[in-house]
Amino acid sequence: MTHDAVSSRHPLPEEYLSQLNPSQQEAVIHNGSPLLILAGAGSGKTRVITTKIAYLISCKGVDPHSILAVTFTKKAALEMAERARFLEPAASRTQIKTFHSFGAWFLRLYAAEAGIDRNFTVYDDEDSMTLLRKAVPSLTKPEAAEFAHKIALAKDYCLAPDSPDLGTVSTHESFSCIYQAYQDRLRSTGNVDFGDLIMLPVQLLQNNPAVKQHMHRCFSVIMVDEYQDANTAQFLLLQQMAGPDTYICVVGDDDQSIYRFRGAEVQNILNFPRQFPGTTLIKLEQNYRSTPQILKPANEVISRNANRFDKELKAVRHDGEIPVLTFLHSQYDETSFCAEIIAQAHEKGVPYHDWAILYRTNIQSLGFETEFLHRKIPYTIVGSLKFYDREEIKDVTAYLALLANHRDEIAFERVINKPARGIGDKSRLKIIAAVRAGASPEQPPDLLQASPELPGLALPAKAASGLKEFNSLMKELAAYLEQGQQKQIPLPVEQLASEAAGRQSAPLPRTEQLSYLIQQIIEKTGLAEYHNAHDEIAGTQRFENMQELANSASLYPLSTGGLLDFLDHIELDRTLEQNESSDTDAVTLITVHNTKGLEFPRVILTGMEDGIFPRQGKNDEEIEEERRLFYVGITRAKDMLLMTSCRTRNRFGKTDEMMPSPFLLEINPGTVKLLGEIPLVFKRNPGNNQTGTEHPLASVWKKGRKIYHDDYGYGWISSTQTLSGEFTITVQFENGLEKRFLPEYQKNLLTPADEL
DNA sequence: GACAGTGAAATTTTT
DNA sequence: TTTCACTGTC
Repeated sequence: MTHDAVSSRHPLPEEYLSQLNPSQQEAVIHNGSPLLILAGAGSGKTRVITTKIAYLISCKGVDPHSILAVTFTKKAALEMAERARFLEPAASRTQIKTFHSFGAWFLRLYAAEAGIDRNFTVYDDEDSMTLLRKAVPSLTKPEAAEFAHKIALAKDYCLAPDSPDLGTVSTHESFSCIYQAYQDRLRSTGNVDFGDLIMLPVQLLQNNPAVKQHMHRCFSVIMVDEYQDANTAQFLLLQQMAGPDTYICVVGDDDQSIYRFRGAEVQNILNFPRQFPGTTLIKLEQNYRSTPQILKPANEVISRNANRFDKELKAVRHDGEIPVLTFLHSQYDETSFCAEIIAQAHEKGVPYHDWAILYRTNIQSLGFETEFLHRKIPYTIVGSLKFYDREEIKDVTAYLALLANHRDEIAFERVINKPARGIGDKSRLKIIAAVRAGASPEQPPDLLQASPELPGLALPAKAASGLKEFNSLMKELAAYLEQGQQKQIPLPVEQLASEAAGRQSAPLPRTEQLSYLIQQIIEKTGLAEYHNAHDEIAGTQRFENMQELANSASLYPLSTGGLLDFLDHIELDRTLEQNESSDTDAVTLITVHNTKGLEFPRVILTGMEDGIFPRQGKNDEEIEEERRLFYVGITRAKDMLLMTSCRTRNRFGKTDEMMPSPFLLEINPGTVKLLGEIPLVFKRNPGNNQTGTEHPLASVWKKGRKIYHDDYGYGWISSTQTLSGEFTITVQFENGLEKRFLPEYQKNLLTPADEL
């Protein structure tokens, strides 16, 4: 249910303004100079942005169409739109988009100027890698993965293949050539990758004054949420979009910057006042979400970071329960501990949806799924369900992508022989070569025109008949699309109006839904039988998954426009729409990254072990980012926080001994309650009032302890020392060598079983 | 060109 | 432990 249903109760501006604290009000009312709002976790950031949108429209007379609000996730965009609409109905005409969907919209508007196909689709990482291997066949798979990642990173920094700064991304001598080859191949498909969605608009705005002017006229207000996670390309996009009269307002929290690996630059938010002269800075430090007991460890932990704006969250709420930390023997104990706590609380009336299980890596969700299924505890996994990455789903979407853009080589390769039509590797390459040979700048390659009659194409009889079959199949499918009228790509104003109108219109007749086309694809291509057969052998549910994909397209019209919207939706919002109706009472399983912007009454932060969280092999700067991630995790909790740490964890079928996460040592004793058996490393020296206590590792690696090292054999610890904060041990080996080791090398040191 | 058998790699985090 | 890519045979 949306808030529109109660539109008669939209609050008046003086009502919603009076609910804000002074800093929040100041942020809402501020106008003119650029504005940076530093909004701590739980400080009512979304409320400020949505109120600001409403205020600009109803009190400042700003045209809602000329307000652009940008977020990072679709979920955040939807929430923002809904809340703004609740405060001010006219806000439904505001452009609230993710960075990437804005880029996609922009590029469709200026496809010709950007040199891409107007019907482009977006290649995901897997497609990009496939394309790279086409462009540079000599690359092995891991090499291709590495370079594809570097290319994506280069685009995050808005660096072209010939950029002099490319060395900051990769110093490999051929990187520039490889990047260029990839780029050429990508342009020949007419499609774009994720990075292009930001980088191409930046380049177009930089080089085309007419486009830039048009954008400046279009938007008088630009707001960016979660600015701490903007990368360089996104910063440049904002800079280009900002005209002399544009009001710029960014909101973020440097302590919650957690996407460095994706090119996010904390410097963007730290440098904002310099990049936009005259900036007003407003800090929101009042935390309305969590109890003081939860904020205490959060503040303790984050204060260890050096590179940050100085600030501290202040609790508004009354006292609650002290957070709990528990050490468990194995990951199995961890899952059953969580299940048990949740089940017990449920018996006392705590709903399942009060709970969220947080973990560092997706793989950790597996154990919880197994346990919860077994115990019949309902759960939902947020994000990364990887629904759209499934083989059968990618098969169907490849057919769709090819129908949208006839130049899509990657989609063509995927489906030409799936299900099998007797067209093997050699024939496939021949067909593509023939199509490319027949293309010219005026006549771009059209893979739907691929037929055995193409000049210079000599195929074995089997492949030729297969291609003929494929050719007529695609013609038949394309005909369905033809029936739907070509939807024009409208200007922002028209599009928003039509979108708003579209939402309220009656459901489409079945044969006018995009679902109908997908249904036809599943049946007529033979994917139905193909995957049905697999289902019977492997007990999977690929056929149902394809049906689900078809169903999810029922709101899209059967037209090229509808198809493009649908494919954008798939590529730009990978989180499957889950029925968030309040009648589904379920525990949330979620990665810490995915919790950004979310809150839960009860949070369990799991896998608090060294090597897992923080992940191993992190340098100092990366440790700071991991620490911010830990901070994000803690600050999601409203009423109750639990942390679990396991002594052993199974990886690759082996059982590894784990150490507690060093982050746990950064929380002062007394800030958390320890539950159950406490490992040696966590015991402070009893009766010894030396405040610093010994290094936590010292109780495990004691003098005299016998050890075994992979390279040096048996030995014993002759002394231990803490050198500039690093705990080290000196080992006397039986072969006479004496070696000193840093903690990170201690994983090579195995203690013989009899010692344990 | 399709399939079965073998060996190595796999786990960040996401738009 | 599981999964995926590669190799060799039919």
